[in-house]
Amino acid sequence: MNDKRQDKVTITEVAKHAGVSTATAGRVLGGYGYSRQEIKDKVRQAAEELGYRPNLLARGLITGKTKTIGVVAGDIQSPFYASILRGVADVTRAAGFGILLTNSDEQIERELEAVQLLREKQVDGLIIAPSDLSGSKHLQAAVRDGCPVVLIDRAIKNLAADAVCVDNRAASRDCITRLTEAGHRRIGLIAELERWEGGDITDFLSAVEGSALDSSTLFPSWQRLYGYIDALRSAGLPIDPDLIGRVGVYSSEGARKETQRLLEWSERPTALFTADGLMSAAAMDVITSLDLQIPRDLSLICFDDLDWMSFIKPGIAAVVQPLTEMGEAAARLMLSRIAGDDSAPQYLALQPKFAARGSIAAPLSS
Amino acid sequence: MNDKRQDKVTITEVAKHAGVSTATAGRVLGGYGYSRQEIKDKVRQAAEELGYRPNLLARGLITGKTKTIGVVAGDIQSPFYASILRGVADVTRAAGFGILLTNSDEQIERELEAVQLLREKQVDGLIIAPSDLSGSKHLQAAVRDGCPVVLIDRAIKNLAADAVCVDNRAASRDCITRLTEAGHRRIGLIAELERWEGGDITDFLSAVEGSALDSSTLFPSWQRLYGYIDALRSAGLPIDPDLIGRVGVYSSEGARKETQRLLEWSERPTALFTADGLMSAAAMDVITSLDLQIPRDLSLICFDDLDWMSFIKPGIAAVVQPLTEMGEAAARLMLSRIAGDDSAPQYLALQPKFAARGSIAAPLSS
DNA sequence: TTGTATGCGTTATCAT
DNA sequence: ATGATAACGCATACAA
Repeated sequence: MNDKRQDKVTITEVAKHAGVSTATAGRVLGGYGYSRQEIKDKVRQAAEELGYRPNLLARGLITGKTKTIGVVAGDIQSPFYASILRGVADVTRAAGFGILLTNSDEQIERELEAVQLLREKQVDGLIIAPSDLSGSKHLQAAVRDGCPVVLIDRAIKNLAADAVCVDNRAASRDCITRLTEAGHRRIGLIAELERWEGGDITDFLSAVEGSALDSSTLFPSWQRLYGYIDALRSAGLPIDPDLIGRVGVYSSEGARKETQRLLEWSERPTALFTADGLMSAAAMDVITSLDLQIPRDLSLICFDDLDWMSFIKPGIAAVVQPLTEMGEAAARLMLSRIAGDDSAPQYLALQPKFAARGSIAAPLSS
Repeated sequence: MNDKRQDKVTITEVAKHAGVSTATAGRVLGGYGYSRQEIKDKVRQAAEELGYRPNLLARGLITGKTKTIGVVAGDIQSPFYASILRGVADVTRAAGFGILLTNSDEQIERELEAVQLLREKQVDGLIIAPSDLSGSKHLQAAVRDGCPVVLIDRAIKNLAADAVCVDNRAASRDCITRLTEAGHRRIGLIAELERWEGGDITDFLSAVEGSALDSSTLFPSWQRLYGYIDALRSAGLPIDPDLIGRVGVYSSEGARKETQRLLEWSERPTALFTADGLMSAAAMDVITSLDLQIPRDLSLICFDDLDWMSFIKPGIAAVVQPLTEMGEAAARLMLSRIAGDDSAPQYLALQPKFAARGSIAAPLSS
């Protein structure tokens, strides 16, 4: 009852027990260096008997590798990050790596703390959904120090790091085009659209007009707005800023308010496009409480496929992001960087699938 | 461009730069021991200038504490574990701890590997949703070695570890009672009910009859079945084994099949109780595809509150598990164990809330 | 209050 | 192929 301390079985004890040096014991147990089969057996048996367990801290201290990668997610509670993390975990686990997880809640201060902690814990690399797409001295520092960084879901302008994203602009454009082709001329958008360094929606519209905008380093919801604009322009339709529901924060309440504004409007849109899962759930809530029939009264397409979209009333058409695949791709990139690959940073833009369902119809008036 | 190695700034360099010994530098940077303000400033400035970052591996190696806790979840992709993990992460982060995450997919072999890896990485404690409630030598070993273990969602018979669970039996009994009080006499159950060491459903029914069954060390779905039986017995209703949809595995497909069996039956139940989120989604899928109206054709109560249950048709009544709170409680228990609390193991049974919604009505025939 | 010396458990560098 | 011994970066007992 007194020996409930740590497992004090060290490699020295095993060596003593097996009658060899610690160096030899280390070689067979650690799987480096050479040794006779006879010795191997003896050492392994001693280790077994004593219940030896390697101390990965000590190993990491000397090798400089921890076989651990740090992950900074926005909020692991959201299906979005949960799925990505699952992909990361599967690939890293298969390679014998552990993952050290933190949530940033999309706040840069939290991200800074997280990255600092992870780096102090000597992770071999950082997979991160960055909260800020401009400054990020901490990520620059990581890259400079040789700590591999893989960005997820969004890219940073001048950072020499891999990024695994989704082609938000194209996917969004595709959705809106489906709606215009169905005959819709007034299509509402509900999107987060929190911060854009260039200003407000009007500024964004002009910037897009001037086409001097790199969509790959925008936050996803802005990329989706970009695709919305693309599609309307291709269809020769005007862009009514009042149809753009800018929620401004990532909140259900805000999304509900914006949806209400659009749908209770006398000139309400005949179709709606929601730019992410949270917005979709909030919008759906408003739609059912207003007793609007989909697709008779309103066509609907959602970005992100939530489970209820397949079994609710007529089915809700959705953009299916390859989330687990994103995580897997990010992890694979990370592993190859850790393995020494120092080729140019890769920007991976995965293509989402489209789940066509019964929520799209021609507008009533037409 | 050649110095892209690790951050080789060690405490020795800082000490040299500040003109003090490594011990002194360590004292001010590590925040232990005493030192003059003048020295402190000098050391801190040197650290700042050199961009010093403590190596937590080295610290952990000597202190025996890593300020990291290992978490073994079933599947982080499920909302259930994602929410719990969020709670764990919040509490541990506030205390300066990191979390090392693994998925077991509820497989004991995976769990074994995970626990081994985590312990080799010298985590200060283990928060785990155990895949096996009987043997678990690995957890016994952890406890014996003084590595705190906190169980989550289910408890293990003879393990001296804390456990944070939910009172599944009571919550389930409460749901079924609501249905019987609404006039239902034939209530279907859709549940995983994978393994029970005592045998099959019939054996379970006899065991419950004999009341020689400790419900706290059953898997949740069996506890929920227990509550189902409790409620029917209290109401003086017979228990028809054919109404118990034992899916046997944790799969949507299986759940759909069982739901279909129940609902396409000539003597189909007038009410349904689904025992977890996956079962609920699958059941809902079948219900809509059979075009059954809730609550006219069927009353429904679900264990676990998914987002669509609040905005779908009439609203689906649900048991709301305090998931984040479970994670927080588990983390708090863990922190106090790590801090040295060696009082008797605690079994925490949190009470879920009930979200009353429009999915309950009197049966048509009555 | 500060410095010296030693050790944490492992891998790495030499000899042999 | 094996063994002594020196690192790794930090904390800590003890001396000063």
